[in-house]
Amino acid sequence: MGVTERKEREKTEMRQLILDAALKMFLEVGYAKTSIRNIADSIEYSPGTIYLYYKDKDELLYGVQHQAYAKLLEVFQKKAKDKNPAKRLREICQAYIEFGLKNPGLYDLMFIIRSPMNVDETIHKTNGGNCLGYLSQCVAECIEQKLIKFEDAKSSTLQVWSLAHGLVSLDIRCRLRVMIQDENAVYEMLGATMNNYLDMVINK
Amino acid sequence: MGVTERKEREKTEMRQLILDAALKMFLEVGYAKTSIRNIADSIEYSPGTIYLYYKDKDELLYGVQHQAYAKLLEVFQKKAKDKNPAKRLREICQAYIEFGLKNPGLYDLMFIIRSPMNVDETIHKTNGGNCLGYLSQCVAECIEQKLIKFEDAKSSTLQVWSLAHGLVSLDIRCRLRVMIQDENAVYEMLGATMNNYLDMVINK
DNA sequence: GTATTTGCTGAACAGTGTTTAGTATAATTG
DNA sequence: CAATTATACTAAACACTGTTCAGCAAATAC
Repeated sequence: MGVTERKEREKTEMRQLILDAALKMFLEVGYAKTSIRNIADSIEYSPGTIYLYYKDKDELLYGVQHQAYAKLLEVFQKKAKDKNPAKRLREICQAYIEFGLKNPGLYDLMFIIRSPMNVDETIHKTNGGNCLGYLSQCVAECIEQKLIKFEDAKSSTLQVWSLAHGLVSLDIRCRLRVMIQDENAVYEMLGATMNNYLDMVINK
Repeated sequence: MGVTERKEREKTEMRQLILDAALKMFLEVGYAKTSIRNIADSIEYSPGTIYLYYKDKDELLYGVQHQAYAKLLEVFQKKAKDKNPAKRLREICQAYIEFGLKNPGLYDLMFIIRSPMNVDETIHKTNGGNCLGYLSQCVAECIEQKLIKFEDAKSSTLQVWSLAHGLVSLDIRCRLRVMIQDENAVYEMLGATMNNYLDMVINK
C-alpha cells in the first residue's frame, strides 16, 4: 500500500515546484510585484491551487527565505573556514558583502523586506539563526583568544553585522548614490570601508 | 487681478493638504497599505482629485520624504551642536538612532523603502544630501583635528552611517529578534553598541 | 460497480493604482 | 448682465491584486 507514500511525495514535490517558481519570480520582479496568479500561470495551475499548498503569500516567502539562509550559510562554510578566527572574521564579512551585492533580490527577501517577520518569532530563529550563529561564534572565538578589541560578544557581533548590513542595504536601496556616483566603484568602496573597520578592530 | 495668485495659493494649499493626509496615513499603516482612496476619503475628496495634484503614489512619497529629511536635519541642528567635532559626532549618532527608533515609519520612508529612489538621482541628492552633509562635515572636521582614527573622510562617513543605519534598520525590520528577545532592551543595546564603536574610533 | 475522497478549477469578492468622460461652478469675455 | 470659456472635481471604468469557495472530474476505497 505505497499509495499514501506516493501522495506524500507528490505533495512535497508540488510544494517545491511552487516554491521554485515563486523564488524565480521574486528574484526577477521582486516580492511585491509578483502575483499569485503569475506564479500559478508559470507552472500552469490555477491560482486557487497555490492555496492548497501554502496558506498565503507570506508563507511562500518563508519558504524562499529558508532556502536563501541555507544558501548564505553554505557560502560562509565554503568561503570562511580559516582556523584563525580573526582571519575567518574577515572572510565572513567579505563573503557577506559579496553575497549581498551579487544577490540583491535574495538579500532583500532575507534582511530588508517587511512582510512576515513581524508575526512569528520562531521562524527567523531557525531561519537566520544559523547564519548569525556562524558570525557570533567567530566573534566569540576572537574575544576568547584576545584577537579583537572587544569584550562583549553580543554587542560586537551586533556591531559587525550592523555595519555589513548597513553597507549592503544602503546600496541595494540606492541610498549610497548621494555619496558614490560611479556604480562600478561601489563594491570596492564597501570592501575598503569594511576592511578599514576590521583593521581597526583586529589586534595586530 | 489677484485671482491667479489666489488660485496659485489654493493649489499649493491643496497640495499640502494632500501631503499631510498622506504622511499621516503612511505613518499609521505604512506606505504599502495606504491607498489613494483612503487618503482621498480622509480629506473628503474623490480619488481622482489626488491625481490632479500628484502624478502618482510615488510622487506623494517624494514629498513626504522631503519633509522627513528636513525634520531629521532639524533634529541634528538642535541636538548635535557641540563645538568639539568628536563630541558632536557622538551627538549625531545618538540623535540618528533615537530618531530612527522613535519614528520607525518616517525612517522607513527615508532609508528603507524601495519605491522611488531607483528612478531619479537628483531627488535624493537634495533630499538626503543635507542630512548626510551634516555628518560628513563633522567627520571631516574630526579628521582635520586628528580626533579620530581615520584618514579618508568619505570612507569613514560611510562607515559611521552604515553602522547607525544597520542598527536601526535591522531593528525596524525585526531582524534583531534573533539576538535580542526583550523589546525594551533594544534601545539600550543599540546605544551601547554605537558607543562601543565610537569609543574605539575616537582618540583619547 | 458503487461510494468516497482527492486535486484542481473558475468564478467571485473586496480591494488596489490609475485614467477619463462628464458636470457643476467659477472666471472671463462681449 | 448674458454667453462663453476655463477650472475643479467627481463617478465610473479598467486592469490588476490576494484570497475564498462551490463544484467537478478523476483517482482511490470498499
